[in-house]
Amino acid sequence: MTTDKTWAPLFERLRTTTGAGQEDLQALAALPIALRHYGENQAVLRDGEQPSDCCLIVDGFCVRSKTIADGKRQILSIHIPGDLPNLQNLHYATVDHDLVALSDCTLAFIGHKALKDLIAQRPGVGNMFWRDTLVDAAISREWIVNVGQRSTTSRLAHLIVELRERLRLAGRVIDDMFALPLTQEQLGEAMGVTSVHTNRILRDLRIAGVLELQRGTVRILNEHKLQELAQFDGRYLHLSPSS
Amino acid sequence: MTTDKTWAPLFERLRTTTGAGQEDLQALAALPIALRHYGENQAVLRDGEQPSDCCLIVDGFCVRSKTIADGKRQILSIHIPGDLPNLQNLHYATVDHDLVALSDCTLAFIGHKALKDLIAQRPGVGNMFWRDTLVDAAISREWIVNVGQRSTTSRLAHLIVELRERLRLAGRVIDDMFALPLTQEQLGEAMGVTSVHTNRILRDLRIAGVLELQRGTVRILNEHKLQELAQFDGRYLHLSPSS
DNA sequence: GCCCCGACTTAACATTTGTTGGGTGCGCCG
DNA sequence: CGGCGCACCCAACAAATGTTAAGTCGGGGC
Repeated sequence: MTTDKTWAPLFERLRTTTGAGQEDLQALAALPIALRHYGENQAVLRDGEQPSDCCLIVDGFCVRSKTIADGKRQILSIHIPGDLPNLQNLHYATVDHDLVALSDCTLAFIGHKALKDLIAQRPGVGNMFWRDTLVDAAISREWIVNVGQRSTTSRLAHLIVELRERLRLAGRVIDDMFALPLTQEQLGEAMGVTSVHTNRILRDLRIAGVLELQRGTVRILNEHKLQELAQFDGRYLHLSPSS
Repeated sequence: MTTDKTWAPLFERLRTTTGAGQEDLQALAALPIALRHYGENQAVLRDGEQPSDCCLIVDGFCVRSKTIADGKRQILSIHIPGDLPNLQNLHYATVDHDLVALSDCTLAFIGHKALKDLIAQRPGVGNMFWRDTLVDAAISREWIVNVGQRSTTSRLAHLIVELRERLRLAGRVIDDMFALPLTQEQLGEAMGVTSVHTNRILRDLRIAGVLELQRGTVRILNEHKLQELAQFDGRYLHLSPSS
């Protein structure tokens, strides 16, 4: 079933993180959706738009970003299959950042009206989604810590460990490798440093035998050193329904 | 009425930002609450706790913060009267950061159970609060931009302009002055720089005649220069129900 | 198969920010 | 009323990060 593949990563996540009920998920899967494909660097949503749908990432990676007056860009979050990066537009009209496809992406669009009707009918669905947006917020707060306080090296390590954790939930980690389709410039924009500096840090990590990043794929070489750098405490991901 | 004073800043904000209905607000005001006072630097919530109430800031300032392994602290958000800084615990049990009173504070505690019952009964209340947490998240995203991309000077200007905007909603700005009861060290922790550097920036701004910060009070000296530095675009605050 | 473009890589130098350590002033407590 | 502690303030130096400018590499289009 196409539908199965479409909803699978989201349902997987909701089941493990919220203990979602089968009925709520079935009701969700019954919603009408529109699939669309996006290519590398294509904008899905632009700052200022007022979308009438929420989108679900079925496959591929997207990022939220903001560009300030002098042209500098900050990446705010990285989104992977199963994420709903603009649920917030259920409650306010205007997007306040860009949403850009990093790689070839498949997105499923779900109309606000259908979603709101379903939530009115099944409060459990609303609670699941509200929770989802709250975890999204918790991830943003950790992102602030990352950019504000950690050394650039730890920052990159933390970003990588968090993403791996989230990708694992979506079944997208194989052994010690996973996709990270950001250029060094984009990684820099995520960390608040320049691409030149990102390159320095990556070289250091490579030489230190911690990890390698080649053609959009990360390979962890030394898990222990990586953990030591990242000091990752995943409680903010609230992976279990009771946490 | 005590109750009036307690709910006033929240209701004020909800009315202008969400167009909240009178009935929903009355139902809220009927909830049982417990008022508690906190002193400077006193923890309201600690990382790891599982609170059974949500709190409303009635008076005073609080900050969310996280401390990392090496002892460095990042301030994640500044909260003012009318804010509900831990609504997220309605949907997950564990607090993943600290909440600390910056100054003498009055907080109103509302039990999760009472709040959930009310939301089940009146979906409009749930929608209001969901929206509130989404704006909170939008503020966190802008905070990432601030820490990641703006020069320290612009960063401070932006923080000040944002806070002034939010304080205005709560009726807490008088002429060109308002309270900012953070020490230079705390301001630094909010911006991701050291207290020494914060001091440098404040001196520069004072010498340039942009603003003064004395004993927890900001005075704007040159609105035009301030705006030029801050490049503030308040759309992310979603101040009107239709935005 | 060649060329061209974008990503990566690096070095030298400039600028920003952190560190250290020492001062000043004010409010609070004994 | 005196001193003690904390915030503020500042300068000299150290370290991290940005800027600029070149050169390498590899994959896709002609």
